[in-house]
Amino acid sequence: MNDAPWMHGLHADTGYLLYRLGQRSGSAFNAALEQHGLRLRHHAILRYLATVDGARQRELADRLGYDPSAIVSLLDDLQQLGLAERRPDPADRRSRLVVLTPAGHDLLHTADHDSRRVTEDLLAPLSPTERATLNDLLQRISTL
Amino acid sequence: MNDAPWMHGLHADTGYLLYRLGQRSGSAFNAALEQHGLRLRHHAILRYLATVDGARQRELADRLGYDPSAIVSLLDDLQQLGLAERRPDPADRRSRLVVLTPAGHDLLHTADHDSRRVTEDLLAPLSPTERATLNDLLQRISTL
DNA sequence: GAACAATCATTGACAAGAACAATGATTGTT
DNA sequence: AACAATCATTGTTCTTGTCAATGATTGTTC
Repeated sequence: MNDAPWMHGLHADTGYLLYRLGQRSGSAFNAALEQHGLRLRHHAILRYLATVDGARQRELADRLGYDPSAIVSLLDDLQQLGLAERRPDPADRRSRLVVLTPAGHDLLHTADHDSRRVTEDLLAPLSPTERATLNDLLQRISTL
Repeated sequence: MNDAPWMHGLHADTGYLLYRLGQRSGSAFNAALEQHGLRLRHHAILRYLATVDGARQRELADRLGYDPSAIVSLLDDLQQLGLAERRPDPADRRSRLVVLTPAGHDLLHTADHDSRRVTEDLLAPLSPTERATLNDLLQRISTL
């Protein structure tokens, strides 16, 4: 999705700005991840798996806000790329524990780097102090 | 404060926050506009038409960043709701001038009001000063 | 001015994704 | 033991965006 030059002048509503910038941010991330055969949702899963190793798919769906069926196909992709594995859950035979492979860790590292560069570009017009302020404000309204 | 480990790293990345908040913001707007039978894109068109009366569809597509074919169906909706009209362009018989009807102006006003309420909810955790700061920062990175 | 390319709105086809219900296997509960 | 609930998965439907093709008109070039 391309960016629109209408933002000058009257359309100053913050919510709308957020929406529009979110679009731009998302497509920029997707473009950056494309070279690895991933999209934003894959990356979100990788990132989550990197923090808690061994997550059930239901947990992924809940925490990331995706439909369980979406998790399935995303994991299929990650597994085919050798970035994640589904292991049997010793505690519950109907669920599976998803873990990152070493390759998954590696890719996550480089993908994180790429993502940070995307953010750099996005925030280019802002000074370091302003970036910190923006990050703080956004985090406050993100209500996790 | 002992955050969860996944709060650090990319979850705190500003670009990613923008993306997530954009998602939330967009769906909130769509929910608010649903009662009028509109979505965000319709609203964007109405808003643009309110500033320049008499816009060719191609102009809409370019300025808003939508595909021309998308404009067609969006305008069909607006026209069926009696909010906009397609008039012949005296200067070019293959293009059409799209204008807002009085009903379109009215609905835009109330829809704007609803949108502002959505934004209020979104920015609830912030003080008025902080909201102004956020709006300023967002606007700075939205103007390319 | 005639021939050709370009532009406008529109339509139709198409793939991609999200949302939702249904299923088989397993576990929890009464 | 019987029944409900949960997990991953599949399948289906519906929406969306994207793209190519079309008819009408305009611009351009020789």
